[in-house]
Amino acid sequence: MQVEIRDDFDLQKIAACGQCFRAKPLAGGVWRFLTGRHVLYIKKLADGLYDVSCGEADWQAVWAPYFDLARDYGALRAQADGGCPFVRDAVQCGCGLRVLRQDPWETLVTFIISQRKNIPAISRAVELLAARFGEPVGAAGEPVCAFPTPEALAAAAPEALAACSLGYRTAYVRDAAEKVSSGELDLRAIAVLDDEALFQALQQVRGVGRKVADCVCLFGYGRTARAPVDVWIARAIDGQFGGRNPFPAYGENAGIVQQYIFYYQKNPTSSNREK
DNA sequence: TATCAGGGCCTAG
DNA sequence: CTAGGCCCTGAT
Repeated sequence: MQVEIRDDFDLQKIAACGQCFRAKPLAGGVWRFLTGRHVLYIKKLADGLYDVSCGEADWQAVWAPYFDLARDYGALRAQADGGCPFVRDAVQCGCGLRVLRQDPWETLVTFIISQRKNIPAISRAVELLAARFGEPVGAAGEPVCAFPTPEALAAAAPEALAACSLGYRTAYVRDAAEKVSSGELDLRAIAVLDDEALFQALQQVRGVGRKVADCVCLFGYGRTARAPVDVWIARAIDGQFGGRNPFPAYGENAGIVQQYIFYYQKNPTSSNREK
């Protein structure tokens, strides 16, 4: 079916801005996205017009929330810079990206895996996990597996997990799988907590520190006041903000602005390529 | 081929 | 608070 999306929406940027690791361009301009057990094939037909592989019910229930379509990014961009030239350039550069609302479990594990890895390495590890422990969910002729359940990963042999390029993170993923599958950590229940309590609850898992917890808050629970500070954002703070973290001042939009700045740090436009 | 850094976290000091 | 180790990959 076809859907109309009038706000900022650039599939390339959405897939490339380091928040999801399984989005993939297929032949003919089609992009594949995955979340939970859901698969979406989406293709741009014209400005603001897209062909999607799902029906209306799934679009409304799963994918519109996933792409954060209820938020007006155009309006946010217009007001976000606060007179700061760097932020102004960043939101212009990243126009079209969206902060995805992903499955909390998948977000937790993928960001545990992300530590000390670059994006291609993260994607590789996550794909190996899905292929080895996930359920097939793809369309005919396009084999792909859902992200494994907590139960599947809890039952996995450590050696089999380690074979998915997890390295020292194997123990962390196992701890997450055990805590979640046993109910010791209830990812659904903690959704009612306030930002700080959620942030703390997530750090019960081994291998989850501030940065990973913030990523899960932002990308898995839609807590847009959280702004994860990774090496790229730290560089921006040092280089552009005199060492002072600018994100608290953005309040509920901090996480969105963080994504623009992150994208800009990694994809500087030619006129701003120094540093 | 060798080296380094990569969307950190844990532990010890 | 800071330094080092960690397991593996991708980039140079």
